[in-house]
Amino acid sequence: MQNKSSVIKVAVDAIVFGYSKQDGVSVLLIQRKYEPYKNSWAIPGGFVLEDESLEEAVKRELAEETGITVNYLEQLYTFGEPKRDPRQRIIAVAYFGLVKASQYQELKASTDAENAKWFSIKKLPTLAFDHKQILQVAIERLRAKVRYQPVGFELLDKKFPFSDLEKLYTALLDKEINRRNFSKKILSFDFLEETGELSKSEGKGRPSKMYQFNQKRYKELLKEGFHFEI
Amino acid sequence: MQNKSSVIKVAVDAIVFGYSKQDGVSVLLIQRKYEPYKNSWAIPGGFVLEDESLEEAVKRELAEETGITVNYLEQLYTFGEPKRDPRQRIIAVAYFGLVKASQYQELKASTDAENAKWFSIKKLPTLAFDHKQILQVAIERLRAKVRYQPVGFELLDKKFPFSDLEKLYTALLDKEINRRNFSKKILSFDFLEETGELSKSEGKGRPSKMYQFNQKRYKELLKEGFHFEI
DNA sequence: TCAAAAGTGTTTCACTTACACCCATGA
DNA sequence: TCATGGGTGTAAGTGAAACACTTTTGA
Repeated sequence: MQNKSSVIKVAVDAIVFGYSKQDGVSVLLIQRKYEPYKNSWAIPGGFVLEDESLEEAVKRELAEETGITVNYLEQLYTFGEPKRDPRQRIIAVAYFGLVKASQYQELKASTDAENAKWFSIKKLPTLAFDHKQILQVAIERLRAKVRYQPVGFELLDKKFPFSDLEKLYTALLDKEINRRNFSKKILSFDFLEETGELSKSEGKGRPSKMYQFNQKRYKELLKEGFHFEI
Repeated sequence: MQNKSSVIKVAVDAIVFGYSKQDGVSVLLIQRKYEPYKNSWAIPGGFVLEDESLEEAVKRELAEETGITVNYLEQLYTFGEPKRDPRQRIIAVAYFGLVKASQYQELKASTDAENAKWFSIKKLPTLAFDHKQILQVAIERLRAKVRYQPVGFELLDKKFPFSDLEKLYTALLDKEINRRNFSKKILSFDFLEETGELSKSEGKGRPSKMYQFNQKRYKELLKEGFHFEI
């Protein structure tokens, strides 16, 4: 057993996505305060402490650096090329997170996380280290995942009009969706429930029914062998 | 930035699957020579050296410990719970590998890797550390992957009779497959080609045509937006 | 000539796709 | 009353599932 390996450091990174109708799908970035890549934008993250799990480390770093709490988190990929950090060998375990629309709004308003900002994934700044590549992997994961797992709801508010879901999917899949067939398919899954409320109209058109995702029902369906697929 | 993190060590593990008609799907394990868990069976792996990539580390460890070369390798998951190793904090980046039937046979014959052995995933021994859990994740990945990516061919010989593919899928998915519909579906994908040869009959029944997977054709199909799915 | 395993044709059924129309609201 | 966006019915097309039959081999 070699002892050289102890020079390698372990960090976690968090690629957090949010969504709003105005900006589409956005990712949370922070501006670096120190060299290298001082002032560049980067994915939030930091070193893992000796007695915390990887997931705890991600949540802690996110809270410290951006004040945000995710409501969905999963491991994405581990990046470990020898030269990815110019200073020393660092292995980054990247995580993939989603926040609800309410959290998205909060960060925009908050002043204490002044160096954290949402960027539309269509207008990304230059990123530090290999973070562009990492973000790319995360975006692909999001696009793939949204097709076979109901993660879209994690990006919307608890209650949402059906058209919001449709807009989200249009933004993520980057293609037109037939409204009729989309609603038929999603509703046939039988894990969305009407809240009874109507959206307060924001301008023109008929107000829409509000829906919410029934997590419990979804879990039941999974047990019965149900498979989500768009 | 804390410096405690440097105490964490980085290892790679390799969960390698093989297949034979007799034993079904098997996984490659090694018997530990030292404490802790001396003489227990474990997933092959070891520490990452300072100037090699994670993937290089996996291949090196596999060669050293078992003499095997995989022909498919992808990152599986990173396990980093603080107490997973009783001695110290070790983060394990687990990889998932597949070997062709020929490699499978070779290990069985070889004497120099005397502490490496294939175990049918239906008859697993007690494993060291959290390796049981890691293996479980790998098996789930294999089962899921075989449904949406043509990885099954990586477990068979270059040329194989169609029925071998069917048997492999039956073993992996653990349910009966309708021969007619299965062959219709796979052949309609148009990435299998007949070699013209016939299987030398092993006993009764009609000899079958031999097929081989056309990787190039598959790549082309992918570009055209093709999506494999069983 | 019989059993075993490979190879194939066709109907049925369900689901997706496409299209057209109606409803509720604000201006 | 008209423009806008939400909500729904249904016919046509496509592909999966089920089933039955033929072919080729060894014993």
